[in-house]
Amino acid sequence: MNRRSDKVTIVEVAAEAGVSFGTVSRVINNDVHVRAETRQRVLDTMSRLKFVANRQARSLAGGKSNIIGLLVPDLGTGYIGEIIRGIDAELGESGYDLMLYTTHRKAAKEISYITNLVQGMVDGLLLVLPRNPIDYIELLTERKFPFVLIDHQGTGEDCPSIGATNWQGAYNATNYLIKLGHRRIGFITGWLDLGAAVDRLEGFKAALRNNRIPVVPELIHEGTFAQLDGYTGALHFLDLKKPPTAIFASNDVMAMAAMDAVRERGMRIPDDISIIGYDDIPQASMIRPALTTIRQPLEQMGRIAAQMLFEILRNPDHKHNRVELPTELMVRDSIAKPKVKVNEKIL
Amino acid sequence: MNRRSDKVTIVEVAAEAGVSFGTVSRVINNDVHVRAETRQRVLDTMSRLKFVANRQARSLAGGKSNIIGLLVPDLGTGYIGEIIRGIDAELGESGYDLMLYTTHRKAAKEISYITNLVQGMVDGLLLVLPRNPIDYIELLTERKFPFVLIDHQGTGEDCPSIGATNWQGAYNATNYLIKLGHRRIGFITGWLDLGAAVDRLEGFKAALRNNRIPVVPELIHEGTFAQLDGYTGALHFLDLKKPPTAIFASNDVMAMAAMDAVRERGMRIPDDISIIGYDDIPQASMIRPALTTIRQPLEQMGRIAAQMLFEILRNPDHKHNRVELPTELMVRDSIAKPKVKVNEKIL
DNA sequence: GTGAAAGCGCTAACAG
DNA sequence: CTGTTAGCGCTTTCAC
Repeated sequence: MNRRSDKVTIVEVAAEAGVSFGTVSRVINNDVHVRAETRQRVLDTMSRLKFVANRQARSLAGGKSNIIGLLVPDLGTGYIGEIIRGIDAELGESGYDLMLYTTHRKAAKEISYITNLVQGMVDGLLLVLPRNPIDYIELLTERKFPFVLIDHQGTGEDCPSIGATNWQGAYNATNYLIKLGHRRIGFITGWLDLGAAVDRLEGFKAALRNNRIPVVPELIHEGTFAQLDGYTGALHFLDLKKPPTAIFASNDVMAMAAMDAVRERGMRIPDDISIIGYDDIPQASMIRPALTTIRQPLEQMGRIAAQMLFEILRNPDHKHNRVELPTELMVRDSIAKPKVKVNEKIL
Repeated sequence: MNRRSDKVTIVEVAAEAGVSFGTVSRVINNDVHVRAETRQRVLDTMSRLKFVANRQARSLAGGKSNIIGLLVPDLGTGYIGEIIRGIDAELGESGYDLMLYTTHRKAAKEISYITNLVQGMVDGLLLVLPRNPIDYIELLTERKFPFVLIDHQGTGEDCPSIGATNWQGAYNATNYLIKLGHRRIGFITGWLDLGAAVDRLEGFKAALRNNRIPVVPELIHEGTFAQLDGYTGALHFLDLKKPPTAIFASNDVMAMAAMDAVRERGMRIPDDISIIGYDDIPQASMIRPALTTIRQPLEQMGRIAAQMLFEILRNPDHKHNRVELPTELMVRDSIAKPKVKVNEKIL
């Protein structure tokens, strides 16, 4: 509202309640130094006048905005939605509001947002899947600006971050495929500048090695977590002289695209080829065949990130390091035992 | 940052540039009354000092926040994500930031957010799929508070809103099914308190009537746009003495759930039964069989809503009414001609 | 063109 | 416990 006329301020409330506006301020801020009776009287006139404290003024005077900034790369997939749902749940009663910034994976945008935000707009920052945190984590840390990294391991130094056991998740999934009899598994990586993507790849390789299966380059397709990479990756594998019997995509979005590619070639899932994803986004269980995947507790990650941030906000000296949540293999319908050897010759 | 010490204000910039801080303010606000040379000098020192104007102070003094509020029911489905993507695209260069509020479909939360927001926190409001706008549209209108309704037709009065041609979309889709030979079509409605849901139902009925097909109550299942309704609705139809040959769900989420139900009964899509959705969320084309659906231009709706809001913000007297975007039938793989009559007896 | 001064609505000392 | 008094960083008159 620009019409100041119809805005009720603490001065009006004070006059109406017969106290000084300082007292009203105390009531607003739950200051103990107010007599119960006085407090009640102020509270009453506040609700009678439909008083709502002006956020900008509070933050200008008090030095904090009660807003937390949320930087996300995108909102396209359910992935981010799940995380936000978790954050939102924690936010509910906290009194903080959420400012949303989508970077569209532009590192430049990311930095410019952050430098601005840090200048007083928000009290803390939640960074989902940041692209180049190295560029500003130093800035943030040095200024003691509260922040939590979500699904990113930070820059080596310990900074508050939350993620899942990427290495272990990929390792388990690969092991599962191997136990089923798969020996040639095509792996589509995520964006390898992201630690999570590297960890998944390493978990995959480790499982192969532990089972004395050679790691062959032609079975590793470098992707970026984007849908298209799943598609082209799958086609690449299918065009191989000796195609894999299973495809392991580093996220569900790519796995689903791989499914499309496979089907376009007239092959069936999982009869002709098995496919496994990573994340367990909501769609994973909705598509047919339901996608076997590694579940990351995204909603929980959001929740915990918010909790961590609140804790830091409450106690700036509180030291938080990385939190890793366990992943879980969700066995569904996109995986089967590999076809018998005989067929290999035919292909 | 709570550490005021390391914040550079316009006072510092002024001192450094050798002008009064009023002049710096003019530069920031692109006031013409500044000599080009002076402006440049100020600009230079601003960037040298890495000055960033404090939003709260500007808004407190200037009476506007440069923030627009976005109220959404949820972030679960791609539906909202698409809309936000559109809003976000428009927001990009506008200088406005986005404050996100999720109501989780709680009308109470909706109202409390709005009353708060209207008190100066944001300059304008974008309301996606509001639940009970009638409760506050009056408040908003009377205060001349800028807002735009997205995917909601408002309350009869003309208020700025954007949506799609729901009636026509449902009509066309139904017609398409009928032309294919379907006579018994099960319709799962959306939440009928929403005009969009009613319009789709009416479009459906109108198409039946125009083709002299009776509208039978047992073929209309009342839902709420939630996933579960698609599931139970489909089961309800399947349990009918004479099940429909096609199911028309009022949104894609319910259509996908209906698919699950159908498959659990061991029936194939579209061979045994056809399914059509509404919205064309990203998943619709990703699932198998790809879902035939009515495309709502969600991203565009978001864009236009933002444009409308900016226009109102720029010129408060600008009168905007409802904008309706055309829908489009996306023919994919979940629809086929009905099975021959003979089978009907068997069921 | 530019400086000076008066707030915006509130928090946070500091008195009493 | 409560009133009073400075600002928070900026926009906006109003002078000159």
